[in-house]
Amino acid sequence: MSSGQRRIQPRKQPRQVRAELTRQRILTAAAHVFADHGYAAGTTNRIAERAGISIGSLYQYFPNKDAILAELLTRHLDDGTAAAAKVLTGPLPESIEEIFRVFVRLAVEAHLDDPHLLRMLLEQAPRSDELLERIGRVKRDMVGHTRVLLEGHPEVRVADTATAARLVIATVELAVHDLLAEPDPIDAGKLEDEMVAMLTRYVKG
Amino acid sequence: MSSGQRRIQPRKQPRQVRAELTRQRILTAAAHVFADHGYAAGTTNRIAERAGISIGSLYQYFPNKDAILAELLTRHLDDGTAAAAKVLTGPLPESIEEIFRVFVRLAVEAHLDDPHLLRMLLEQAPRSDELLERIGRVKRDMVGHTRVLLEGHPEVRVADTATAARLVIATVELAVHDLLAEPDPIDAGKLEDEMVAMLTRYVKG
DNA sequence: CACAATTATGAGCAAATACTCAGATCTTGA
DNA sequence: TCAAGATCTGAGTATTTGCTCATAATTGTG
Repeated sequence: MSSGQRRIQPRKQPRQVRAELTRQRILTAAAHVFADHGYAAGTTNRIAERAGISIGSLYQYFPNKDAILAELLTRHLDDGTAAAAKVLTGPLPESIEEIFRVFVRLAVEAHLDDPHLLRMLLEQAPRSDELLERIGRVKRDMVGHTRVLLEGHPEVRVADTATAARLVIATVELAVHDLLAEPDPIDAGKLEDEMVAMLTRYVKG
Repeated sequence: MSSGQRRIQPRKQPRQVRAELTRQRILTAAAHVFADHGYAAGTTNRIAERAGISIGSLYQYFPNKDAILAELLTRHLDDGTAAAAKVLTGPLPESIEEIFRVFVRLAVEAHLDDPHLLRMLLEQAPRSDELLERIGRVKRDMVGHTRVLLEGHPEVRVADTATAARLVIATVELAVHDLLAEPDPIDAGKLEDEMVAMLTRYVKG
């Protein structure tokens, strides 16, 4: 909408188990409803119905519809960054090819669950400045890490590492996402192999 | 969506010059309004207001809101395929690198006008089965042509041309689109150079 | 000019939907 | 056990918005 931003914070803190359970039911139902109907047609009443609760209960945990979307996206981003952080703490492979393979595999795995939900999340994110900011920060972090990696690796021969890093990140995220979400999805293994080959040959020059 | 599809055909044929003029004003206004507010918040009343006509006039040329979106997308697809067809009739360069450059440049040029409008078009297209089908056909054609190109070119050394073609098309379309639509857009020239380099090194093996 | 066809108008209707609130029901802790 | 707090309920409200239609204005034609 053209008007100002809406709050996104949860309305109350659950104090009983059933409350937390209800919260989870709402989120699960919302994920399904949004994936099936899209954001606009995924009405809050429909979400409540699918969750098996009343519409009033939904609004006890989420101040508005956008907040539900925000929570789902936050979850996904947190999962992704957590997985990436876990990989980064351990020792990375030597060759740039195997390093790329690790991260491409991460991206593939992150998208295999529910490509349609994920597509919807990213498409509808522009509804909130806060979410846009969050996505932007994650992206910038990824580009930054990639750039450092490219600059420090002996096999890498690209001149403009800043541009290269942006290209690599955009390519991995978007192509993986798109090719797995298509009606006739590409084979995940082949995608991984070809994507890794493309990136490796590119940066090796 | 769960409900049925709506018609998309125009309501009437303009018979006077002012009618055609009004039609164009509507489309131009819609492009701006959709780009600024998104599809959902881009109301038909707002479009009419921006076009400087009454809401009734709008509905004399478009049976419903989706039809306006469809017309805008159709225009873009037609422009794109026309540009591609024009290139394909003439003689292509010899080297695979220069061939890629031609098509990457086409993609970049197609996105330079209004990346935000284009993003909105492609995101909202799923509202119509007909549009989805149209987009899918264009995409399949592009993949098909690319595959033929890869199989027939002496410099190309990829084994699985089917997968490679899909990867190439997805990469060009999505990465170009994304990197040009970002708040801090990448330099178009650099993007072209790096993208061409990546694709060339990839298929040369 | 006269008349028909085309185009333009915009108040208002019908439907969809995000969200509220007053009260019912359940859970906890002493 | 029982009161206080937490949670749940769902009919109803307020608003938005796609779209209609009766009427007016404009244009083309003989």
